[in-house]
Amino acid sequence: MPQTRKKHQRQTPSFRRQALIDATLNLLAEGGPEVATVRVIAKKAGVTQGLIRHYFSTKDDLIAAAYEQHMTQMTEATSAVLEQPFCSHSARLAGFVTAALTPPVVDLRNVGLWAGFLHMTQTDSRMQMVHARTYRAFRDRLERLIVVALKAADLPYDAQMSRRFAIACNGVIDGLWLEGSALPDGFERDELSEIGLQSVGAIIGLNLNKTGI
Amino acid sequence: MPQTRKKHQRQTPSFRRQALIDATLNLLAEGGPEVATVRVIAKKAGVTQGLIRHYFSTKDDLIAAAYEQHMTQMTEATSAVLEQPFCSHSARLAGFVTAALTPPVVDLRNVGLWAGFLHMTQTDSRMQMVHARTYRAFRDRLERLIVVALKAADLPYDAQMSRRFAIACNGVIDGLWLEGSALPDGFERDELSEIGLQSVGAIIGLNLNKTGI
DNA sequence: CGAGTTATTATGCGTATGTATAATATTGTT
DNA sequence: AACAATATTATACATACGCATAATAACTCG
Repeated sequence: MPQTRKKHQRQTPSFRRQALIDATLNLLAEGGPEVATVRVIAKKAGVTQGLIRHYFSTKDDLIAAAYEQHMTQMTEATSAVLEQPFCSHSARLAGFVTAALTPPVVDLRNVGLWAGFLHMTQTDSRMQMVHARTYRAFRDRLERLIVVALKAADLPYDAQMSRRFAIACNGVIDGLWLEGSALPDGFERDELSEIGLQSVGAIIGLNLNKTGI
Repeated sequence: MPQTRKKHQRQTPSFRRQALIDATLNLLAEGGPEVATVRVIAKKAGVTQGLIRHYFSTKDDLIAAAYEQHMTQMTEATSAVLEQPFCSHSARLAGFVTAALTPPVVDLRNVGLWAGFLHMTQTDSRMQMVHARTYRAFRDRLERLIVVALKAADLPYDAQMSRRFAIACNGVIDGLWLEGSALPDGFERDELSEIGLQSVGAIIGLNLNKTGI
């Protein structure tokens, strides 16, 4: 008998690569590293497991690619607001904070990914570099926004101050992001970003709420 | 020939249970769930893998026990300061914040554990209960400390305010804890707790630094 | 010192994992 | 319509996993 072999369509390499990366990220977010096996990833991507090795030389390669893409998307999601040119400096800072504390950045999925990747970033040197790079990029951007906002408000500042402000504000944002993502029903709509604006404002001594823009 | 069998000492059940739990926590913290297999756990605990099933009916049982112990220890580490009776209300709050932002609470190991347990707390109902309980306990304690400190300083407050203050302060603490633990060399000694005190103080409108006690 | 208790080791089982390789289907080109 | 290229499937393999059970060593108590 003619052994029944699975029908399939030929797809472009980029399409299949993307499907595999998406499947990896979804599984990693939902179930963690234990669940993200090559067989399950392939099934979720709608292919057989052999195809993974056709596009990625090893599983770690696939995971590294997925991490790179995830971090890039997160960075873009928070930084998109900075492209708007016609607004005050404090409004830009406020928009940055708000973006970091509202969906799609605030998302249970992202926390799951963060947790799933953590140990890899501590072990795998390649991931360590991506991690350090994206973390510092975020904090430095925050510090620049803070400095500009302080200067525009004629408030005094120095290097140590702005560094500490950035660390503290980054801490608030990270913590609120964590809480809001992990407990999506624990906060009312916009409550999280409002708390974030108020806290960041209080830390650097500047009113960032809507009324103050 | 007499097959050489491993020499061993008989230990009390509690000793071996503790050794297995410790090994589990250490492995989970360092390498995540993937590394914490029964064989590796047993090896790190200095026993053979069969013994795990003698003390825990299943691997999930062992992990649940480890989680329970870890959360209990974390709670105790931050709450020990509350036992000191002779200090002002704001000093108690400051001590609580400081304890949460200094070792042993601030520790890369704890972040690793937090990440390793995350997916389990979302899946396993038993862990979910432990998680929700300990999280709310921490935040509620923080809220009570804030309310008492505000009242002692003759500052006005209401339910919504104190709730928001607690969420925000918890966010700062969580975020700074995260940063300080993940980047242990990124901050000078006491810098983290100072930033935390300043930020929490700024959020609730109260000076918590040493000079203000 | 001998018998009973049980802590501990050793071994086996079925399955799942990551990787490698061969077989085959799909598509573009002439 | 035949052919070449390669995307895709199918299968195999060595190892690792969680769990089960039997064998044995270590300690307690008479």
